[in-house]
Amino acid sequence: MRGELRAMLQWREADFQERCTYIVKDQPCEMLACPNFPRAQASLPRNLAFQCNSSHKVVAVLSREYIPSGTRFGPLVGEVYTKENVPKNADRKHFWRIYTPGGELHHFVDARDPRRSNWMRYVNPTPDAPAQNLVACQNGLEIYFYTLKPIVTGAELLVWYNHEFAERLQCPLLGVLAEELEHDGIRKSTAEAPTTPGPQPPQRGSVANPNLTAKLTKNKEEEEGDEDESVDVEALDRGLPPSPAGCRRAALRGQLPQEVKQWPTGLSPFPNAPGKEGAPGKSSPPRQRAASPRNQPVLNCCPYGPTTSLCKELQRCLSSLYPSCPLYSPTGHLSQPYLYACGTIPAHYPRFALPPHAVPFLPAPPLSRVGEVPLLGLPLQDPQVYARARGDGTSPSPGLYTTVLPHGKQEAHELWKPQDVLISLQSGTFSFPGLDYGPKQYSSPAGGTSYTSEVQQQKSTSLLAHPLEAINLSTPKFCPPAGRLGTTPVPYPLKKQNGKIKYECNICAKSFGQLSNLKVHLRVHSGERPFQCHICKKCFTQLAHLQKHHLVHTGEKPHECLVCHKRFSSTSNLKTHLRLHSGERPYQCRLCRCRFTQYVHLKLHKRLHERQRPHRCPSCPKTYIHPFSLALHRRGYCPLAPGAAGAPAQLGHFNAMIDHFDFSLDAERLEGEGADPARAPGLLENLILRELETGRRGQLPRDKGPCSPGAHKQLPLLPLPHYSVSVKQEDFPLQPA
DNA sequence: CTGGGGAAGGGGCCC
DNA sequence: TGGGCCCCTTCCCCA
Ligand SMILES: [Zn+2]
Ligand SMILES: [Zn+2]
Ligand SMILES: [Zn+2]
Ligand SMILES: [Zn+2]
Repeated sequence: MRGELRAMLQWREADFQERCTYIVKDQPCEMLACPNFPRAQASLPRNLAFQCNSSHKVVAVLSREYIPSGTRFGPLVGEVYTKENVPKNADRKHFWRIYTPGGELHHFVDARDPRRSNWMRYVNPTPDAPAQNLVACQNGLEIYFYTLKPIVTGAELLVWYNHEFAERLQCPLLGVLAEELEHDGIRKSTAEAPTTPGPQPPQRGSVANPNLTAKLTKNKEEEEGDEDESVDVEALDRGLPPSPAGCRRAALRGQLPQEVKQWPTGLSPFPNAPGKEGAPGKSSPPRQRAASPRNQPVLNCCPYGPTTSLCKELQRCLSSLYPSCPLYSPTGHLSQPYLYACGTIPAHYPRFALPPHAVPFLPAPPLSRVGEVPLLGLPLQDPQVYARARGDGTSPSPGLYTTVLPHGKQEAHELWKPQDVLISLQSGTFSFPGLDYGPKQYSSPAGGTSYTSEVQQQKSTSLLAHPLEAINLSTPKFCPPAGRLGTTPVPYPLKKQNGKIKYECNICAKSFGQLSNLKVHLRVHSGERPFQCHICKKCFTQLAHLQKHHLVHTGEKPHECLVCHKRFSSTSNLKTHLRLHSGERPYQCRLCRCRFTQYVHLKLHKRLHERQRPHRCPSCPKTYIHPFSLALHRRGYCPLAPGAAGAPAQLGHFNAMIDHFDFSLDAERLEGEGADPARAPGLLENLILRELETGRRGQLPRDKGPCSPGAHKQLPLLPLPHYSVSVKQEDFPLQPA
């Protein structure tokens, strides 16, 4: 993980664009007809939340959800000024500079006005390397924030510049990158400049730099309406060393690292940056003054807080936008000061129902093919099937663009409306920036619907917005790093594992030897099901599955049992069936030695034992008949509890021995004798350790004796079976002797 | 209720 | 690269 982070930190901006897995778009603000709800707040994606201070000002942006690495937010929205038309006295704290590929200033984006900017203005910068989880990049002529690492639920989004970005701004490399580069002894020549305190080198006759640094120099509480700190942008414009005012302030606060404290405030234009915001007549043009946060209606920070008219209005707007999204209830689950863009985070928020290995993101709503616009803001008609409109305005052909999300995840869908556009970029059938997969033709020989997916090179919206400034991604400035395959950039994290190239899923970290396998795998996360049965409309992730499925309609059963001539639709099912003839029962209950032909039967059987085990480990699924067994298990042998001692394999073995003892007559005797609860676990531990030392491990009979509830009581106490450790061992088919 | 058998879906590996 | 194949899992039904 660490290595990956370091690698990502050295990515160029174009790499983020090309390699990102998910795109999280803003809430479509056009849909929100709440005039008093500023865009900066209304645009917040639903997997994020605002944190407010006591005066209801937004002070941070938090994650409502696990957000995987490689997720893109943005673009930053703000008012656009060119060098020529930038208001003379503009408040530049929220300015962002957009450069041409040649390094010339192209324009400014001013995110100062919450009505004309988006939520990204509220993301705080961080000088704290380990805390940084976002990196700001300019792609095309837009600013995006990419996740550098997974962001856990409730964590604050903290951003710093990509190193290329920092280079352009001639701004100190801060955050993780600086640390990593320092650590590596790597230092890009151009990025080298100002890591040391002191006056900044003159800027190329450019205008003030909107930077993250300024924001660092001040408490958020001071932010809005604070007039006493001014940034000498004109000095910067003239290439003069920046005013040290902000540095002093930072030093006084004593919270920032040395370098940061001494950074010039001029190099810091960030949303929440300190400054003249809301200072009427001083620096803001009248038009902006009207939009000053000071004049904004105060939004209730907690959805359940005082029911202001604005709050009601917001509720109305949001609930009309999300019919299934509950209105803010007066008694929510959440404590203040969270402001959620929509509804509550219900206790049953689907993610929490998923096992840790499950899709960290709820299934992406309709995936966007190039040239297509996701249906934004439209309530779902059918939670199973999303039909999507095509960007060219033609109505979708029903057989063509239908994406079905994974089974059993309908509940999740209802919370992720299409507005939460998480667009998978990596599936071959979908758009991928900088990659041209060419038209694809899928046809199902099994009779499924064939369809064509036209995939074109995604055009950066920024490029479209600025045709005159078209940035050719192939220009050196945006070249992907060397070491990729061929000339086409590979959008997947590559890893070398003992000499072999591995393609790693950046959602679940599973790695694949072949890119095509990873692409197929990614459908697990994206929910993409490109193969549809034309008879029942069911969709599948793989053609082979559709083909197999098609047999249910034809009734064809290609696989015959040569013993009884029964026929089966699949080889697996035949194989299971053959066990009936061979007598093979690979799944054995470790406790009662009962054996089964199918795993599911063993599992059901084990539930019977579970019922006899009231002592449940709070950290892992283990249950015990006797309290001392649980006590011992929890004394450092639970693999999921903190403080587990030993390798997983060792723990597994030890736990197997606890299991065995727990199930033995000796354990029953021990409990029947009223064993001292304080001493029994220690006794048991010693017993097991002695066993381990002497290595006296015999083989338990693996016969298929009767499996009666009391059968295990006749089992030999110790020695234990020579199971090779893994707890899951008993679930694996035993090799036929 | 429990054991047992089959149908079908889904993921991953390999050629 | 993707189709074929294998394995695993879940669901359902029945005795
Ligand atoms: Zn994955
Ligand atoms: Zn069908
Ligand atoms: Zn047979
Ligand atoms: Zn058993």
